Amino acid sequence: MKHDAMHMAGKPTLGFRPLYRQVRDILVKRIADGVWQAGQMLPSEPEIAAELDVSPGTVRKALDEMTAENLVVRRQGRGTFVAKHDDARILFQFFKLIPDSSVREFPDSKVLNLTSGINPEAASQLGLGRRDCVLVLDRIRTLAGQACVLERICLPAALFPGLEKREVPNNLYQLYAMEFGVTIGHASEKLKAVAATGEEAQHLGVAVGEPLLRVDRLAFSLDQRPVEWRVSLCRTDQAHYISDLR
Amino acid sequence: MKHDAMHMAGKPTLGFRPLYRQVRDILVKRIADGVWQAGQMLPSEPEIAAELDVSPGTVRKALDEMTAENLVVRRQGRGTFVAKHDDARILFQFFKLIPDSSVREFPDSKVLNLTSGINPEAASQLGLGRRDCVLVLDRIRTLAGQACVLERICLPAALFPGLEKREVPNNLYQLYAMEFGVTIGHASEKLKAVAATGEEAQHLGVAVGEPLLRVDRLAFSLDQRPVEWRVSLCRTDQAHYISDLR
DNA sequence: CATAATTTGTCCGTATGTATC
DNA sequence: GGATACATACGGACAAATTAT
Repeated sequence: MKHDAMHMAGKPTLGFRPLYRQVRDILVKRIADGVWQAGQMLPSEPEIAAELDVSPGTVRKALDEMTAENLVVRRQGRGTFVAKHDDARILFQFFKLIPDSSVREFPDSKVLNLTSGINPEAASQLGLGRRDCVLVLDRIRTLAGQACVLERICLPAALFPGLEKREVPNNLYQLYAMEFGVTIGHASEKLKAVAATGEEAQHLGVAVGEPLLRVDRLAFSLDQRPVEWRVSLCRTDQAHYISDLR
Repeated sequence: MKHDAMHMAGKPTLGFRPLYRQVRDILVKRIADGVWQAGQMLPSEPEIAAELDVSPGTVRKALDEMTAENLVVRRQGRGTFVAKHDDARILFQFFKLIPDSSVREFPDSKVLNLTSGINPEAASQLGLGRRDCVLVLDRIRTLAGQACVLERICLPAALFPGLEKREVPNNLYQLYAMEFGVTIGHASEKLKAVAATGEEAQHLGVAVGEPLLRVDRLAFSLDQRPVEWRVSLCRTDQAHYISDLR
Protein backbone atom coordinates (compact mmCIF):
# COMPACT_ATOMS: atom_id res chain seq x y z
CA MET A 1 0.00 0.00 0.00
CA LYS A 2 2.76 2.42 0.88
CA HIS A 3 4.34 2.16 -2.55
CA ASP A 4 1.09 2.37 -4.41
CA ALA A 5 1.17 1.94 -8.17
CA MET A 6 -0.81 5.16 -8.43
CA HIS A 7 2.10 7.03 -6.95
CA MET A 8 4.95 5.33 -8.70
CA ALA A 9 3.66 6.06 -12.20
CA GLY A 10 4.53 9.41 -13.69
CA LYS A 11 0.89 10.13 -14.46
CA PRO A 12 -1.86 9.48 -11.92
CA THR A 13 -4.44 7.01 -13.12
CA LEU A 14 -7.82 8.43 -14.05
CA GLY A 15 -9.56 6.76 -11.13
CA PHE A 16 -6.88 7.87 -8.68
CA ARG A 17 -7.86 8.35 -5.06
CA PRO A 18 -5.68 9.69 -2.25
CA LEU A 19 -4.32 7.11 0.13
CA TYR A 20 -6.34 8.33 3.11
CA ARG A 21 -9.48 7.93 1.03
CA GLN A 22 -8.54 4.42 -0.01
CA VAL A 23 -8.07 3.67 3.68
CA ARG A 24 -11.45 5.23 4.40
CA ASP A 25 -13.07 3.02 1.77
CA ILE A 26 -11.54 -0.10 3.31
CA LEU A 27 -12.77 0.85 6.77
CA VAL A 28 -16.27 1.76 5.53
CA LYS A 29 -16.49 -1.56 3.74
CA ARG A 30 -15.65 -3.41 6.95
CA ILE A 31 -18.53 -1.65 8.67
CA ALA A 32 -20.88 -2.23 5.74
CA ASP A 33 -19.94 -5.92 5.69
CA GLY A 34 -20.48 -6.28 9.42
CA VAL A 35 -16.85 -7.06 10.21
CA TRP A 36 -17.13 -4.23 12.72
CA GLN A 37 -20.69 -3.97 14.01
CA ALA A 38 -22.69 -1.08 15.39
CA GLY A 39 -21.40 0.11 18.74
CA GLN A 40 -18.26 -1.99 18.51
CA MET A 41 -14.83 -0.49 19.16
CA LEU A 42 -12.41 -0.28 16.24
CA PRO A 43 -8.77 -1.27 16.64
CA SER A 44 -6.59 1.62 17.78
CA GLU A 45 -5.22 4.02 15.20
CA PRO A 46 -1.65 2.67 15.38
CA GLU A 47 -2.99 -0.89 15.03
CA ILE A 48 -4.97 -0.06 11.89
CA ALA A 49 -1.97 1.82 10.52
CA ALA A 50 0.33 -1.14 11.10
CA GLU A 51 -2.13 -3.59 9.58
CA LEU A 52 -2.64 -1.53 6.40
CA ASP A 53 1.00 -0.43 6.31
CA VAL A 54 0.29 3.29 6.26
CA SER A 55 1.25 6.00 8.70
CA PRO A 56 -0.94 6.77 11.72
CA GLY A 57 -1.60 10.24 10.30
CA THR A 58 -3.24 8.73 7.24
CA VAL A 59 -5.52 6.55 9.35
CA ARG A 60 -6.36 9.61 11.42
CA LYS A 61 -7.39 11.56 8.35
CA ALA A 62 -9.55 8.66 7.14
CA LEU A 63 -11.25 8.47 10.55
CA ASP A 64 -11.68 12.27 10.54
CA GLU A 65 -13.77 11.98 7.40
CA MET A 66 -15.77 9.09 8.79
CA THR A 67 -16.45 11.08 11.93
CA ALA A 68 -17.72 13.98 9.84
CA GLU A 69 -20.03 11.54 8.03
CA ASN A 70 -21.39 10.22 11.33
CA LEU A 71 -20.10 6.73 10.55
CA VAL A 72 -17.93 6.47 13.66
CA VAL A 73 -17.78 8.21 17.02
CA ARG A 74 -14.48 9.02 18.68
CA ARG A 75 -14.12 9.26 22.44
CA GLN A 76 -10.87 10.57 23.79
CA GLY A 77 -9.15 8.09 26.06
CA ARG A 78 -11.52 5.26 25.13
CA GLY A 79 -11.43 4.52 21.44
CA THR A 80 -13.27 4.85 18.14
CA PHE A 81 -16.68 3.17 17.85
CA VAL A 82 -18.98 2.30 14.98
CA ALA A 83 -21.91 4.73 15.16
CA LYS A 84 -25.19 3.22 16.32
CA HIS A 85 -28.63 4.13 15.01
CA ASP A 86 -29.85 4.71 18.54
CA ASP A 87 -32.85 6.91 19.20
CA ALA A 88 -30.76 9.97 19.98
CA ARG A 89 -28.91 9.83 16.68
CA ILE A 90 -32.05 9.16 14.63
CA LEU A 91 -33.68 12.07 16.38
CA PHE A 92 -30.95 14.51 15.40
CA GLN A 93 -29.90 13.20 12.02
CA PHE A 94 -33.08 11.85 10.48
CA PHE A 95 -36.08 13.27 12.28
CA LYS A 96 -36.51 16.94 11.50
CA LEU A 97 -40.02 17.62 12.79
CA ILE A 98 -40.03 19.60 16.04
CA PRO A 99 -42.98 20.69 18.17
CA ASP A 100 -43.31 24.49 17.94
CA SER A 101 -43.27 25.16 21.64
CA SER A 102 -41.33 22.31 23.13
CA VAL A 103 -38.18 20.29 22.71
CA ARG A 104 -37.12 17.61 20.26
CA GLU A 105 -38.96 14.39 20.88
CA PHE A 106 -39.00 10.87 19.47
CA PRO A 107 -42.44 10.08 18.01
CA ASP A 108 -44.44 6.95 18.74
CA SER A 109 -45.52 4.79 15.81
CA LYS A 110 -48.58 2.67 15.09
CA VAL A 111 -48.47 0.28 12.14
CA LEU A 112 -51.55 0.46 9.90
CA ASN A 113 -50.57 -1.98 7.22
CA LEU A 114 -47.69 -4.12 6.01
CA THR A 115 -47.86 -5.84 2.63
CA SER A 116 -45.56 -7.10 -0.09
CA GLY A 117 -46.05 -7.29 -3.82
CA ILE A 118 -45.41 -5.67 -7.17
CA ASN A 119 -45.13 -1.88 -7.11
CA PRO A 120 -43.56 -0.36 -10.22
CA GLU A 121 -43.37 3.18 -8.86
CA ALA A 122 -41.59 2.16 -5.65
CA ALA A 123 -39.38 -0.27 -7.57
CA SER A 124 -38.31 2.55 -9.84
CA GLN A 125 -37.46 4.82 -6.89
CA LEU A 126 -35.43 2.01 -5.34
CA GLY A 127 -33.57 1.21 -8.53
CA LEU A 128 -35.15 -2.25 -8.84
CA GLY A 129 -36.68 -4.04 -11.78
CA ARG A 130 -40.35 -3.20 -12.36
CA ARG A 131 -41.48 -6.63 -11.21
CA ASP A 132 -39.20 -7.03 -8.19
CA CYS A 133 -41.07 -7.54 -4.94
CA VAL A 134 -41.47 -4.48 -2.72
CA LEU A 135 -42.50 -4.27 0.95
CA VAL A 136 -44.91 -1.47 1.81
CA LEU A 137 -45.41 -0.32 5.39
CA ASP A 138 -48.01 2.27 6.36
CA ARG A 139 -47.89 3.77 9.81
CA ILE A 140 -48.99 6.78 11.78
CA ARG A 141 -46.77 8.66 14.18
CA THR A 142 -47.65 10.66 17.25
CA LEU A 143 -45.85 13.74 18.53
CA ALA A 144 -46.75 15.38 21.83
CA GLY A 145 -49.85 13.20 22.06
CA GLN A 146 -51.19 14.20 18.67
CA ALA A 147 -51.37 12.12 15.48
CA CYS A 148 -48.96 14.07 13.37
CA VAL A 149 -47.34 12.04 10.59
CA LEU A 150 -48.82 9.53 8.17
CA GLU A 151 -46.13 7.71 6.27
CA ARG A 152 -45.64 5.01 3.68
CA ILE A 153 -42.30 3.21 3.65
CA CYS A 154 -41.21 1.10 0.68
CA LEU A 155 -38.34 -1.39 0.81
CA PRO A 156 -36.75 -3.92 -1.55
CA ALA A 157 -38.16 -7.24 -0.28
CA ALA A 158 -34.95 -9.03 -1.25
CA LEU A 159 -32.95 -7.05 1.32
CA PHE A 160 -35.36 -7.60 4.21
CA PRO A 161 -36.43 -11.26 4.16
CA GLY A 162 -39.08 -12.12 6.73
CA LEU A 163 -39.82 -8.54 7.71
CA GLU A 164 -43.54 -9.09 7.07
CA LYS A 165 -43.76 -11.75 9.77
CA ARG A 166 -42.09 -9.65 12.40
CA GLU A 167 -43.01 -7.11 15.02
CA VAL A 168 -42.08 -3.72 13.55
CA PRO A 169 -40.37 -1.42 16.09
CA ASN A 170 -40.48 2.34 16.27
CA ASN A 171 -36.84 2.81 15.29
CA LEU A 172 -36.65 1.26 11.84
CA TYR A 173 -33.05 2.16 10.97
CA GLN A 174 -31.84 0.30 14.03
CA LEU A 175 -33.86 -2.73 12.87
CA TYR A 176 -32.41 -2.53 9.36
CA ALA A 177 -28.88 -2.48 10.77
CA MET A 178 -29.23 -5.04 13.56
CA GLU A 179 -31.45 -7.64 11.89
CA PHE A 180 -30.76 -7.27 8.17
CA GLY A 181 -27.23 -5.86 8.00
CA VAL A 182 -28.42 -2.79 6.09
CA THR A 183 -26.96 0.42 7.50
CA ILE A 184 -28.44 3.74 6.42
CA GLY A 185 -25.67 6.24 5.74
CA HIS A 186 -27.53 9.28 4.50
CA ALA A 187 -30.80 10.37 2.95
CA SER A 188 -32.13 13.01 0.61
CA GLU A 189 -35.52 14.66 1.13
CA LYS A 190 -37.85 16.61 -1.16
CA LEU A 191 -40.52 18.75 0.51
CA LYS A 192 -43.80 20.08 -0.77
CA ALA A 193 -46.94 21.61 0.69
CA VAL A 194 -50.01 19.61 -0.32
CA ALA A 195 -53.74 19.51 0.49
CA ALA A 196 -55.02 16.64 2.63
CA THR A 197 -57.16 14.08 0.84
CA GLY A 198 -60.10 12.44 2.56
CA GLU A 199 -58.29 9.39 3.87
CA GLU A 200 -55.26 11.39 4.96
CA ALA A 201 -57.43 13.96 6.71
CA GLN A 202 -59.21 11.22 8.63
CA HIS A 203 -55.98 9.63 9.87
CA LEU A 204 -54.50 12.94 10.95
CA GLY A 205 -57.68 14.47 12.33
CA VAL A 206 -57.75 17.51 10.07
CA ALA A 207 -60.20 18.87 7.53
CA VAL A 208 -60.02 17.76 3.90
CA GLY A 209 -57.92 20.24 1.92
CA GLU A 210 -55.93 21.32 4.96
CA PRO A 211 -52.26 22.02 4.11
CA LEU A 212 -49.82 19.22 4.97
CA LEU A 213 -46.07 18.98 4.58
CA ARG A 214 -45.18 16.13 2.26
CA VAL A 215 -41.67 14.78 2.82
CA ASP A 216 -40.36 12.44 0.13
CA ARG A 217 -37.24 10.68 1.38
CA LEU A 218 -34.82 8.37 -0.36
CA ALA A 219 -32.40 6.74 2.09
CA PHE A 220 -29.08 5.22 1.04
CA SER A 221 -27.03 2.41 2.54
CA LEU A 222 -23.32 2.74 3.25
CA ASP A 223 -22.54 1.50 -0.26
CA GLN A 224 -24.64 4.34 -1.73
CA ARG A 225 -27.53 2.19 -2.93
CA PRO A 226 -31.11 3.42 -2.37
CA VAL A 227 -32.70 1.03 0.14
CA GLU A 228 -35.72 2.89 1.50
CA TRP A 229 -38.29 5.17 -0.09
CA ARG A 230 -40.48 6.96 2.43
CA VAL A 231 -43.25 9.49 1.92
CA SER A 232 -44.42 11.26 5.07
CA LEU A 233 -47.42 13.54 5.33
CA CYS A 234 -47.02 15.86 8.29
CA ARG A 235 -49.34 18.17 10.17
CA THR A 236 -47.42 21.39 10.71
CA ASP A 237 -49.96 23.40 12.66
CA GLN A 238 -48.15 22.68 15.92
CA ALA A 239 -44.78 21.53 14.64
CA HIS A 240 -42.17 22.54 12.07
CA TYR A 241 -39.45 20.96 9.96
CA ILE A 242 -35.95 22.28 10.59
CA SER A 243 -33.17 22.69 8.07
CA ASP A 244 -29.75 24.16 8.77
CA LEU A 245 -27.90 25.91 5.95
CA ARG A 246 -24.14 25.88 6.44
CA MET B 1 1.21 31.95 21.15
CA LYS B 2 3.30 28.82 21.05
CA HIS B 3 3.79 28.83 24.82
CA ASP B 4 0.19 29.64 25.55
CA ALA B 5 -0.83 30.21 29.14
CA MET B 6 -3.53 27.62 28.61
CA HIS B 7 -0.88 25.01 28.02
CA MET B 8 1.60 25.97 30.70
CA ALA B 9 -0.85 25.59 33.55
CA GLY B 10 -1.25 22.10 34.91
CA LYS B 11 -5.01 22.29 34.50
CA PRO B 12 -6.60 23.54 31.32
CA THR B 13 -8.67 26.64 31.90
CA LEU B 14 -12.41 26.19 31.72
CA GLY B 15 -12.66 28.20 28.52
CA PHE B 16 -9.75 26.35 26.92
CA ARG B 17 -9.64 26.12 23.16
CA PRO B 18 -7.14 24.17 21.07
CA LEU B 19 -4.47 26.20 19.38
CA TYR B 20 -5.71 25.48 15.87
CA ARG B 21 -9.13 26.77 16.90
CA GLN B 22 -7.65 29.95 18.34
CA VAL B 23 -5.90 30.41 15.01
CA ARG B 24 -9.19 29.77 13.23
CA ASP B 25 -10.88 32.45 15.33
CA ILE B 26 -8.17 34.98 14.48
CA LEU B 27 -8.50 34.26 10.78
CA VAL B 28 -12.31 34.36 10.86
CA LYS B 29 -12.18 37.69 12.66
CA ARG B 30 -9.95 39.12 9.96
CA ILE B 31 -12.52 38.12 7.36
CA ALA B 32 -15.40 39.45 9.45
CA ASP B 33 -13.55 42.74 9.96
CA GLY B 34 -12.83 43.08 6.27
CA VAL B 35 -9.06 42.82 6.65
CA TRP B 36 -9.34 40.08 4.06
CA GLN B 37 -12.26 40.74 1.73
CA ALA B 38 -14.43 38.42 -0.33
CA GLY B 39 -12.55 36.81 -3.19
CA GLN B 40 -9.18 37.99 -1.92
CA MET B 41 -6.26 35.60 -1.56
CA LEU B 42 -4.97 34.87 1.93
CA PRO B 43 -1.25 34.81 2.68
CA SER B 44 0.29 31.39 2.13
CA GLU B 45 0.12 28.84 4.91
CA PRO B 46 3.81 29.16 5.88
CA GLU B 47 3.43 32.96 5.97
CA ILE B 48 0.44 32.83 8.31
CA ALA B 49 2.25 30.26 10.44
CA ALA B 50 5.32 32.46 10.74
CA GLU B 51 3.27 35.55 11.54
CA LEU B 52 1.29 33.84 14.31
CA ASP B 53 4.28 31.81 15.47
CA VAL B 54 2.63 28.42 15.14
CA SER B 55 3.55 25.45 12.98
CA PRO B 56 2.27 25.21 9.39
CA GLY B 57 0.30 22.09 10.35
CA THR B 58 -1.72 24.08 12.85
CA VAL B 59 -2.60 26.73 10.27
CA ARG B 60 -3.52 23.93 7.91
CA LYS B 61 -5.95 22.44 10.41
CA ALA B 62 -7.52 25.85 11.04
CA LEU B 63 -7.98 26.37 7.30
CA ASP B 64 -9.39 22.83 6.98
CA GLU B 65 -12.18 23.78 9.36
CA MET B 66 -12.82 27.05 7.59
CA THR B 67 -13.04 25.19 4.29
CA ALA B 68 -15.61 22.83 5.76
CA GLU B 69 -17.61 25.86 6.91
CA ASN B 70 -17.53 27.37 3.42
CA LEU B 71 -15.63 30.40 4.69
CA VAL B 72 -12.64 29.95 2.41
CA VAL B 73 -11.94 28.10 -0.82
CA ARG B 74 -8.63 26.40 -1.46
CA ARG B 75 -7.22 25.90 -4.91
CA GLN B 76 -4.17 23.75 -5.29
CA GLY B 77 -1.24 25.62 -6.81
CA ARG B 78 -3.00 28.99 -6.50
CA GLY B 79 -3.78 29.75 -2.89
CA THR B 80 -6.58 30.07 -0.35
CA PHE B 81 -9.32 32.61 -1.02
CA VAL B 82 -12.07 34.20 1.03
CA ALA B 83 -15.35 32.64 -0.15
CA LYS B 84 -17.59 34.92 -2.18
CA HIS B 85 -21.36 35.02 -2.03
CA ASP B 86 -21.57 34.65 -5.77
CA ASP B 87 -24.69 33.36 -7.45
CA ALA B 88 -23.41 29.80 -7.68
CA ARG B 89 -22.69 29.57 -3.97
CA ILE B 90 -25.98 31.19 -2.96
CA LEU B 91 -27.76 28.79 -5.25
CA PHE B 92 -26.26 25.72 -3.60
CA GLN B 93 -25.97 26.82 -0.01
CA PHE B 94 -28.97 29.07 0.54
CA PHE B 95 -31.55 28.45 -2.15
CA LYS B 96 -33.20 25.10 -1.70
CA LEU B 97 -36.19 25.36 -4.03
CA ILE B 98 -35.75 23.33 -7.20
CA PRO B 99 -38.10 22.99 -10.20
CA ASP B 100 -39.53 19.46 -10.23
CA SER B 101 -38.53 18.63 -13.77
CA SER B 102 -35.51 20.75 -14.47
CA VAL B 103 -32.21 21.85 -13.01
CA ARG B 104 -31.26 24.24 -10.25
CA GLU B 105 -31.85 27.81 -11.26
CA PHE B 106 -31.32 31.26 -9.76
CA PRO B 107 -34.69 33.03 -9.39
CA ASP B 108 -35.42 36.58 -10.55
CA SER B 109 -36.68 39.05 -7.98
CA LYS B 110 -39.10 41.99 -8.15
CA VAL B 111 -39.22 44.37 -5.19
CA LEU B 112 -42.75 45.17 -4.02
CA ASN B 113 -42.00 47.35 -1.05
CA LEU B 114 -39.15 48.66 1.08
CA THR B 115 -39.86 50.50 4.32
CA SER B 116 -38.24 51.18 7.67
CA GLY B 117 -39.78 51.67 11.07
CA ILE B 118 -40.67 50.08 14.37
CA ASN B 119 -41.47 46.37 14.23
CA PRO B 120 -41.41 44.62 17.60
CA GLU B 121 -41.81 41.11 16.19
CA ALA B 122 -38.93 41.44 13.74
CA ALA B 123 -36.83 43.23 16.35
CA SER B 124 -37.33 40.33 18.71
CA GLN B 125 -36.29 37.80 16.05
CA LEU B 126 -33.18 39.85 15.33
CA GLY B 127 -32.24 40.25 18.98
CA LEU B 128 -32.82 44.01 18.95
CA GLY B 129 -34.63 46.27 21.35
CA ARG B 130 -38.37 46.53 20.75
CA ARG B 131 -38.08 50.07 19.46
CA ASP B 132 -34.96 49.70 17.30
CA CYS B 133 -35.54 50.56 13.66
CA VAL B 134 -36.07 47.64 11.29
CA LEU B 135 -35.93 47.57 7.48
CA VAL B 136 -38.66 45.53 5.80
CA LEU B 137 -38.34 44.40 2.19
CA ASP B 138 -41.12 42.58 0.36
CA ARG B 139 -40.39 40.96 -2.96
CA ILE B 140 -41.62 38.30 -5.30
CA ARG B 141 -39.40 35.78 -7.01
CA THR B 142 -39.81 33.96 -10.29
CA LEU B 143 -38.65 30.44 -11.08
CA ALA B 144 -38.92 28.98 -14.57
CA GLY B 145 -41.05 31.93 -15.65
CA GLN B 146 -43.60 31.50 -12.87
CA ALA B 147 -44.14 33.70 -9.79
CA CYS B 148 -43.14 31.24 -7.15
CA VAL B 149 -41.94 32.85 -3.92
CA LEU B 150 -43.36 35.77 -1.96
CA GLU B 151 -40.97 36.86 0.75
CA ARG B 152 -40.56 39.42 3.49
CA ILE B 153 -37.02 40.23 4.62
CA CYS B 154 -36.35 42.07 7.88
CA LEU B 155 -33.00 43.65 8.75
CA PRO B 156 -31.57 45.75 11.59
CA ALA B 157 -31.54 49.26 10.10
CA ALA B 158 -28.42 50.13 12.08
CA LEU B 159 -26.35 47.57 10.16
CA PHE B 160 -27.52 48.64 6.70
CA PRO B 161 -27.48 52.46 6.59
CA GLY B 162 -28.89 53.90 3.37
CA LEU B 163 -30.24 50.62 2.06
CA GLU B 164 -33.67 52.22 1.57
CA LYS B 165 -32.29 54.71 -0.97
CA ARG B 166 -30.58 52.12 -3.07
CA GLU B 167 -31.30 49.81 -5.94
CA VAL B 168 -31.86 46.37 -4.41
CA PRO B 169 -30.17 43.57 -6.40
CA ASN B 170 -31.26 39.99 -6.80
CA ASN B 171 -28.38 38.56 -4.77
CA LEU B 172 -28.83 40.16 -1.35
CA TYR B 173 -26.07 38.32 0.53
CA GLN B 174 -23.51 39.65 -1.91
CA LEU B 175 -24.87 43.16 -1.30
CA TYR B 176 -24.66 42.73 2.48
CA ALA B 177 -21.04 41.63 2.21
CA MET B 178 -19.78 44.05 -0.43
CA GLU B 179 -21.59 47.23 0.59
CA PHE B 180 -22.20 46.86 4.32
CA GLY B 181 -19.45 44.52 5.50
CA VAL B 182 -21.96 42.00 6.82
CA THR B 183 -21.10 38.45 5.78
CA ILE B 184 -23.72 35.73 6.22
CA GLY B 185 -22.09 32.58 7.58
CA HIS B 186 -25.01 30.25 8.06
CA ALA B 187 -28.77 30.17 8.48
CA SER B 188 -31.44 28.12 10.17
CA GLU B 189 -34.83 27.46 8.57
CA LYS B 190 -38.20 26.33 9.95
CA LEU B 191 -40.71 24.96 7.45
CA LYS B 192 -44.48 24.65 7.61
CA ALA B 193 -47.31 23.99 5.19
CA VAL B 194 -49.86 26.82 5.30
CA ALA B 195 -52.97 27.92 3.41
CA ALA B 196 -52.66 30.93 1.11
CA THR B 197 -54.47 34.08 2.28
CA GLY B 198 -56.17 36.40 -0.18
CA GLU B 199 -53.25 38.75 -0.73
CA GLU B 200 -50.72 35.94 -0.93
CA ALA B 201 -52.88 34.02 -3.37
CA GLN B 202 -53.14 37.05 -5.63
CA HIS B 203 -49.39 37.61 -5.74
CA LEU B 204 -48.64 33.98 -6.48
CA GLY B 205 -51.53 33.33 -8.82
CA VAL B 206 -53.13 30.54 -6.84
CA ALA B 207 -56.53 30.02 -5.22
CA VAL B 208 -57.16 31.20 -1.68
CA GLY B 209 -56.55 28.31 0.73
CA GLU B 210 -54.11 26.60 -1.61
CA PRO B 211 -51.21 24.94 0.30
CA LEU B 212 -47.96 26.91 0.36
CA LEU B 213 -44.59 26.11 1.86
CA ARG B 214 -43.69 28.70 4.49
CA VAL B 215 -39.95 28.98 5.09
CA ASP B 216 -38.91 30.98 8.14
CA ARG B 217 -35.19 31.74 7.99
CA LEU B 218 -32.89 33.37 10.50
CA ALA B 219 -29.47 34.13 8.98
CA PHE B 220 -26.36 34.73 11.07
CA SER B 221 -23.25 36.78 10.40
CA LEU B 222 -19.74 35.41 10.83
CA ASP B 223 -19.76 36.52 14.47
CA GLN B 224 -22.89 34.46 15.09
CA ARG B 225 -25.31 37.36 15.45
CA PRO B 226 -28.74 37.17 13.76
CA VAL B 227 -28.75 39.79 11.00
CA GLU B 228 -31.60 38.78 8.69
CA TRP B 229 -35.07 37.38 9.30
CA ARG B 230 -36.80 36.17 6.16
CA VAL B 231 -40.18 34.55 5.69
CA SER B 232 -40.78 33.03 2.26
CA LEU B 233 -44.07 31.66 0.98
CA CYS B 234 -43.45 29.20 -1.82
CA ARG B 235 -45.62 27.55 -4.42
CA THR B 236 -44.61 23.91 -4.49
CA ASP B 237 -46.89 22.60 -7.21
CA GLN B 238 -44.05 22.64 -9.72
CA ALA B 239 -41.04 22.86 -7.41
CA HIS B 240 -39.75 21.27 -4.22
CA TYR B 241 -37.47 22.13 -1.32
CA ILE B 242 -34.46 19.85 -0.91
CA SER B 243 -32.83 18.80 2.32
CA ASP B 244 -29.91 16.40 2.64
CA LEU B 245 -29.58 14.32 5.80
CA ARG B 246 -25.97 13.28 6.51
C1' DC C 1 6.91 25.70 -25.46
C1' DA C 2 9.76 24.63 -21.58
C1' DT C 3 11.34 25.61 -16.99
C1' DA C 4 11.27 27.45 -12.45
C1' DA C 5 8.93 29.25 -8.55
C1' DT C 6 4.99 29.18 -5.62
C1' DT C 7 1.22 27.10 -3.24
C1' DT C 8 -1.73 23.67 -1.67
C1' DG C 9 -2.37 18.41 -1.29
C1' DT C 10 -0.77 14.25 0.58
C1' DC C 11 1.88 11.45 3.54
C1' DC C 12 5.00 10.55 7.10
C1' DG C 13 6.92 10.44 11.94
C1' DT C 14 7.43 12.13 16.71
C1' DA C 15 6.34 14.25 21.06
C1' DT C 16 3.21 15.67 24.45
C1' DG C 17 -1.42 16.42 26.54
C1' DT C 18 -5.83 14.61 28.16
C1' DA C 19 -9.38 11.21 29.26
C1' DT C 20 -10.53 6.76 30.70
C1' DC C 21 -10.12 2.46 32.87
C1' DG D 1 -0.65 5.44 39.74
C1' DG D 2 -0.03 3.07 35.50
C1' DA D 3 -1.55 1.67 30.95
C1' DT D 4 -3.98 2.74 26.93
C1' DA D 5 -6.37 5.48 23.60
C1' DC D 6 -7.41 9.53 21.20
C1' DA D 7 -6.33 14.84 20.75
C1' DT D 8 -3.17 18.22 19.78
C1' DA D 9 1.00 20.20 17.98
C1' DC D 10 5.06 20.19 15.53
C1' DG D 11 7.91 19.77 11.46
C1' DG D 12 9.55 17.70 7.15
C1' DA D 13 9.42 15.44 2.40
C1' DC D 14 7.47 14.95 -1.87
C1' DA D 15 3.54 15.33 -5.40
C1' DA D 16 0.34 18.02 -8.07
C1' DA D 17 -1.48 22.25 -9.88
C1' DT D 18 -0.88 26.79 -11.25
C1' DT D 19 1.46 30.86 -12.68
C1' DA D 20 5.23 33.51 -14.08
C1' DT D 21 9.41 33.67 -16.60
